[in-house]
Amino acid sequence: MFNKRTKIKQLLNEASIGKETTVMGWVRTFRNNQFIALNDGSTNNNLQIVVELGLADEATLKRITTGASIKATGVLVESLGKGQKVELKATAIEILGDCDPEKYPLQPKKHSLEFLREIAHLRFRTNTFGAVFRVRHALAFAVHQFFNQKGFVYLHTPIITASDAEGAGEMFQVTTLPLNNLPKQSNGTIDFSDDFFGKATNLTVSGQLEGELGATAFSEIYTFGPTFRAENSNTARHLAEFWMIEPEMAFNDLEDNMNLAEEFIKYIIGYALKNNSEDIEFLDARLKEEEKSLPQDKRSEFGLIEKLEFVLNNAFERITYTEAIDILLNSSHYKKKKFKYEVSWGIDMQSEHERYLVEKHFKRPVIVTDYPKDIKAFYMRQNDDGKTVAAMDILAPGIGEIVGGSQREERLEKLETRMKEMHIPAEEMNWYLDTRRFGSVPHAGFGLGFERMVLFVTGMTNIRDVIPFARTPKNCEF
RNA sequence: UCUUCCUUAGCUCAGUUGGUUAGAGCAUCUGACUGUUAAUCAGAGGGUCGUUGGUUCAAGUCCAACAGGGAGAGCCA
Repeated sequence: MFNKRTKIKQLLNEASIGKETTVMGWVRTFRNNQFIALNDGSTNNNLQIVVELGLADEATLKRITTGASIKATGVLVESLGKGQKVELKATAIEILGDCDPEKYPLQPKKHSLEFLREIAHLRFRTNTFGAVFRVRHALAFAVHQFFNQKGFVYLHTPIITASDAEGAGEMFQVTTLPLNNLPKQSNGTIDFSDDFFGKATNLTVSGQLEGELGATAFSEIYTFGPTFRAENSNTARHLAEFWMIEPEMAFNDLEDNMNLAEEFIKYIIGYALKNNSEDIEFLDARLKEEEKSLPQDKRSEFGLIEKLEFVLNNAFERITYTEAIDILLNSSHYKKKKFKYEVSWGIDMQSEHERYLVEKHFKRPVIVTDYPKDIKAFYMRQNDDGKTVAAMDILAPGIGEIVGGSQREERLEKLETRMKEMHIPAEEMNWYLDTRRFGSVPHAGFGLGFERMVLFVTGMTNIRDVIPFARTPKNCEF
């Protein structure tokens, strides 16, 4: 058996002196022809391996280079050096895979995130990305654990869909038709009858509508899967392929929805803080180091860990859209004409408005509810005032909208009227309307962009750095 | 898509009003060193200055287009 080894994380945690062990991993540095810093990805902490004089011949020593993979067997001893408690005194070293140092792009030095993005296939081997993607894993695991504990059913909604009703964004088309010779109908439009599905199809922009079908049977479901938007968005907060978490709950109203969303966010942050403390401490220190080079006014008030603990220990602010507009109108910021975009009841708030509310006024996550119906989707439940819908967005400092949700319109007549007003073809949505025809129930749900959550928890600032292989306009490497 | 900034060695950058042979730190290579911590010390190699075109006696430096990247904005999660 080849894989008889101890992971470095476990070894460092147990620190059982005198134990004979085999480890395998990648060389980070090799100092003084004697000390190997070995990393196997289980933790950012390297295991120091001591190669005593005479253990390996000259040729083998030359092959121990940054990036090479090795197998080392030895005895765990207390370290004589100062940088670590324990180290492995090697009795055998084997090179598993050589790494040409003249060609290997990762050096034992600081690299820019932009450079590492170009070599995304290797960046997992750095401390920063090691920490980021272990935290990403922890958050994903916590998502499932949270909903499982609450009895939600994990429903796999489809990736390919023929529904374009939600209008959440531009869609990627899915077809097997020959693009250089598209079949046309007599009126000139494309004839999809010969396409794979016999109709126009695309990649999903949201699993919500299918989620509602599940919720009206299992009571509570969630989806957690990839989502696709063909928007030409070139920002540090948008991806063409991203992961979204969408719970949907029958017998829940807007307040239940907000409570669940807040509890959920706190749960997964708490999980990562507890189970990935070393990684988050590393990211916290990295951020502090990064900010030293910034001018005083650009530095953030809190460190990463302080920020996460603050979110964990304080209730989110809850205000209505109407109150939010009032706050903006009464702000000195508005009176000094510092907003670029106008403020009035009915506007779709701009980034600058949301940032003001979250970062300047409340200085904490804010849940804004009851938006004007005209700027929200057709399925949101209409309030009695005739002007607003039971929607809620959660705005987070630094990243803006992290959650968008609503109580859904469960009254068939109101829903059909609204769909007609918004020119949504009801005949294609019969399967959706059936939930309102047969045992309709009050229900609610929300969507949370997973990568934005990972940004928030890791303190990274570009969304391309928190997904393994980013898909953005004009960029589909790896 | 818009605004703005950037592109010089493997990486991070300097390069003055356009003017001899384009520099530094790190990395790499060679040598030294057996308790190092992104090791240290000595020496060496490494560049079509993003691409194309233009202005000029002369362009890394000025102008234009294109490509790639960053930050902000729009769209949104």
